[in-house]
Amino acid sequence: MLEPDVTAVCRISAPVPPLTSREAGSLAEVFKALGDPVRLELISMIAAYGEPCVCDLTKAFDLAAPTISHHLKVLRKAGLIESRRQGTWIHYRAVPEKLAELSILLDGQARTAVLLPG
Amino acid sequence: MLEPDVTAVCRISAPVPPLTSREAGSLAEVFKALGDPVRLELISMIAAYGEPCVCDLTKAFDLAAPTISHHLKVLRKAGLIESRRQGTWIHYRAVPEKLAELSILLDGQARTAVLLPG
DNA sequence: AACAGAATTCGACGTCCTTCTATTTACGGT
DNA sequence: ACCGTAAATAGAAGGACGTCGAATTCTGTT
Repeated sequence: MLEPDVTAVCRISAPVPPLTSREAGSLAEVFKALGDPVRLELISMIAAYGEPCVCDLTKAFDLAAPTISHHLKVLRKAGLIESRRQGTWIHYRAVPEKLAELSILLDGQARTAVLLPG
Repeated sequence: MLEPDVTAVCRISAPVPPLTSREAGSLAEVFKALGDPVRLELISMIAAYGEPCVCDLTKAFDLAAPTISHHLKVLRKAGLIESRRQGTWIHYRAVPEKLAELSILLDGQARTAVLLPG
């Protein structure tokens, strides 16, 4: 039987400096990739299902196959997902490190905002 | 003298279901708001400076005042910032709860992705 | 009451983005 | 070797977005 994977992460508050325009530029690419309903649903399905193939994902939407392919490409270029070929099918999986990186960044901004203004 | 504000948050892993298309729709609005370099720099400045006025923010960019005003409006409609009038000036502040909400969501997706695919 | 400054709204222009159809590439089975 | 399927690429049409100048609203001051 499997024990539940109990992973815990704890952080303490610390103010974060504002982003440089260079940082903002590359970060915006990632958030822009998440800024579409189809892509958000895609990445959440990929994260939840593990490693679905494109055909599974395409079936879940009322969109043409090239459209899904385009959205997957955007997510992949943003570093949010990776692809693996298995025979005829191509399977996609999420990149947890990238998602965690964004989570930590937003967490830092939230804590900084709560710390300073009073 | 001020004691440092030591706030700690701990979470354990738990798989998260995929987003519904309704959830994805409203979430995409928020991520779309973050998906622009100017807006990202704006919100990070607001979070870092506490409660700057629009004039301070405008001075930090090489953009016309209406452009900054437009970006602030997008961030405000997404629930990421709020405004407060103080005499002639209007001050903006970040909404930490909204930023934390996004952080937790991405964290859940990251943990779900790391849990399932093997 | 009139004015000056801060900020938003309005209207327009150029660009990027989403979506599609048609075509192309790549793998497996017959 | 050929055909069928999976997926990506190319190209095009339509709408959305970022940016600006001009005009508007609101506040405090003279």
